[in-house]
Amino acid sequence: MSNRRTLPELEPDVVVPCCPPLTERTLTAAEAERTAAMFKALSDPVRLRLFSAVASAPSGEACVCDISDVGVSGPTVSHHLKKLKEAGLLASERRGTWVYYRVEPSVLAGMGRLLTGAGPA
Amino acid sequence: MSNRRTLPELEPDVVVPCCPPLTERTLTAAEAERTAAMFKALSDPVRLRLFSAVASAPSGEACVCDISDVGVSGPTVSHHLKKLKEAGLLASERRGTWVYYRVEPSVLAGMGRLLTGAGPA
DNA sequence: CATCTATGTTGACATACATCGAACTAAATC
DNA sequence: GATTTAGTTCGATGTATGTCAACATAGATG
Repeated sequence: MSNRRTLPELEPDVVVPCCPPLTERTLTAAEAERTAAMFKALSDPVRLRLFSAVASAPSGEACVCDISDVGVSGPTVSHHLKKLKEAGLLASERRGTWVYYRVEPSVLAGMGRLLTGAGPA
Repeated sequence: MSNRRTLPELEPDVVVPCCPPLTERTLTAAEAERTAAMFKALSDPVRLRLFSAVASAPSGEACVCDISDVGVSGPTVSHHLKKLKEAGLLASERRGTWVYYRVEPSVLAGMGRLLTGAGPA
């Protein structure tokens, strides 16, 4: 559910092509703000474990019940997954009883490019 | 100031080859702790601008006086540079009046590999 | 040595954030 | 419709953190 009607085919779908590689030049304040937000989403150990659990899932997605064993309470897991979603790193979908999370495509490559200056493909 | 006596030659000196790519498997708690610390160092806008200023310096290094124009006070700049140093992302050296910062080699490639699974070289 | 400039350290303060328990919603099942 | 299971939202709380002013240190220079 989003603005998928009027716009013909201008859906970027990518969250990351926001900012130049860190090695290119000094980031502007706005660029730094956006880039820092993505790093911040991965700056918590619990969030990082949740993210890697989803990112490494063979099927490309994982339900919350499969990744909840990270040593914190249920509400805290939910809180962190929400943060990752807000940062544009994860997407979620409810199917019946369970809610499935998957990594937003191009996020990993995009952030990698931020660091290395030029990524794979 | 650390455990630098007993251990013979196990000094890694590299901060990054610590953890597997996020897509490989769910990180352990310890791996997540170390990895998150690096992302956290880049999770602040001011720190990110300082880092990119150093990382994009043509000579490979920059003195504090050249990168201090990030909208915060001197002490705050110092504070953030210290954090980046503690995280192993920057190194500093005093030469005469000025202090020069440079990016710790292999940091960018290492973090990139963390995200993309396989990096340049 | 006095002084000026370039950085760093300390202490204080306000805000952000991770965490949990309790209460809530959604779907399945009895 | 009552109950159970999966997940989220809310409110409270303790801790971490970004920020600055004041003070301290390091070199250079008069």
